[in-house]
Amino acid sequence: MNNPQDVVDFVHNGHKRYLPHLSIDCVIFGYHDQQLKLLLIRYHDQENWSLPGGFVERHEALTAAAHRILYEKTQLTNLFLQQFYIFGDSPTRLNRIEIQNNHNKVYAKANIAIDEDHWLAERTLSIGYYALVDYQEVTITPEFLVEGYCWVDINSVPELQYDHNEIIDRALVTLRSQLYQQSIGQNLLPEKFTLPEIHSLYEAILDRQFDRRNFRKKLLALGLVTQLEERRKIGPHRSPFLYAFNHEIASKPFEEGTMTEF
Amino acid sequence: MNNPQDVVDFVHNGHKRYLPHLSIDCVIFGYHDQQLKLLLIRYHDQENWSLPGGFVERHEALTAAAHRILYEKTQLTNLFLQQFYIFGDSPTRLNRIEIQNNHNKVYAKANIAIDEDHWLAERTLSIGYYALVDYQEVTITPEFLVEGYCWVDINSVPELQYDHNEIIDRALVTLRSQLYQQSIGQNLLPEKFTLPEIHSLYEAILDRQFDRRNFRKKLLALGLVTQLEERRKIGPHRSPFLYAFNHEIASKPFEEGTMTEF
DNA sequence: TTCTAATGCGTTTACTTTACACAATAAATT
DNA sequence: AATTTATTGTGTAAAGTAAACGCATTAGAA
Repeated sequence: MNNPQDVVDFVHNGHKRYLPHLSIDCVIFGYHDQQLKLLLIRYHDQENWSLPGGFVERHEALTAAAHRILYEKTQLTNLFLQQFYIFGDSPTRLNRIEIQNNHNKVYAKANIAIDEDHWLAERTLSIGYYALVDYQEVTITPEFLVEGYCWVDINSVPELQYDHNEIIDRALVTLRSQLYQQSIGQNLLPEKFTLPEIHSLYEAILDRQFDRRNFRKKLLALGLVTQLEERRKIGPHRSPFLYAFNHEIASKPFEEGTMTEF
Repeated sequence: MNNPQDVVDFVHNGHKRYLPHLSIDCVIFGYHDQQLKLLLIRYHDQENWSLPGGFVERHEALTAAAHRILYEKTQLTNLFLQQFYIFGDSPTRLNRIEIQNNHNKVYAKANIAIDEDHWLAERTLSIGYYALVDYQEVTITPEFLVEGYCWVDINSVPELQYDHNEIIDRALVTLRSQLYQQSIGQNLLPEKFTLPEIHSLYEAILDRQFDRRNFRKKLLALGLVTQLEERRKIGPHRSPFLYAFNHEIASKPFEEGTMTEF
């Protein structure tokens, strides 16, 4: 929605194209400079930032919708993208007056008033998806109603619209818990990467330090990565070996938690 | 919906009361005789069994809706009930003809025809919740359109309607992975229970055997249960101590998986 | 050649999990 | 009253896993 006409069409006809009462909110984690960041957007005339989101088309598979929305926001495809929860309890989601108010401020930019029984003003449940992307590869397409985009550090997320802070908290917990079961790093690292590279990535995501040597043993023991023959030239120091994710093992289906005998 | 009039009202006016395109499906695990079972229902003139489900009222919190639906089906309150996924990918959910067909068979019992653009015939996403109940305490209220109920063993679930088998698979994986983080046994065991009782429960849920002595150590180490002073008389054998769940620890929020250094 | 800052790889120690043995006990049987 | 049987209570040794740590290797710069 890059121009006023698109917005007008969306507001007037969106209910025919999309499932009402349901949105997808994306928690897009970005990795850059050994830091974990988060993509936020701010709509026209809104004080608080929001998570990027979108709607599900009436005959579109849910996962496909999530990928489409992510593509529309970042221009990236084939990402690691995972559903983690559906949010439908927060009182902010049931406060019709606040929701209508916010929408009216946003859509005023396109000279549209959203009345009380407009489809956009109705109660919405939100399906949370999280993705991991390379900060630098994201191409933001300027949308008409979006005033600004920003990447914030995961440790200093401001107060967001509606229940979006809760959504982020839950996304982060899920991401961290899945880090050793799925090949989550895939979109953040080149096909071949060095041990120090994946080491820094994991430290950024989990926000703690790990012993370099034990870390290598762990990844190899889990079968998450394989050491290659090649090395990479990194300047004035010893050339590190390259590693690659093990697809067979890495993409195995969701697992029971790490329970041992029990 | 115990009589034809209720059904007629639901079909004609349900779209005003409930959110369309969205249902809640409940995977109700029952424990009895040291076996883990599952509650299924069969609607009128349907070949396959289904999961019990329902709709979310327009201004009802999602969790509240799940509890209400579970109460309507089982007459039980205050259960351990947990959302685990939202299903919106299965091709069966997008096959309008099959859905309309099935609905027409079901609602024929109330002499209602569901036409192509009826709200019930539209595409529906389903939010999966799972619950654990004591088999014996469940009171099934006979519903007009429901031909039968049954408890099936978790290891012999028949082919179900739509994607309900997939929903069960995922519920079971989630239940098992959360068994040591949340006080899941609470609804299945009396307030005070013996070690052999909770031991059998866990074996049934995880479908494997555990060493009695290590099991006790594990539960105590996790702080999930506390040993009481009292014992229970169990007939011709040594009286076992009673245990109780530790609420403070047990009801802590969702957790990162069991990651150690990493 | 030496120095520096990084990687590669191994060993020891601590902790957690698993395997296993034997004592205690409630009631029925002799 | 002693014995038997089936069950529960608790400790301890062995195995496996994770954490701490030491030292050699190496690429380029001084």
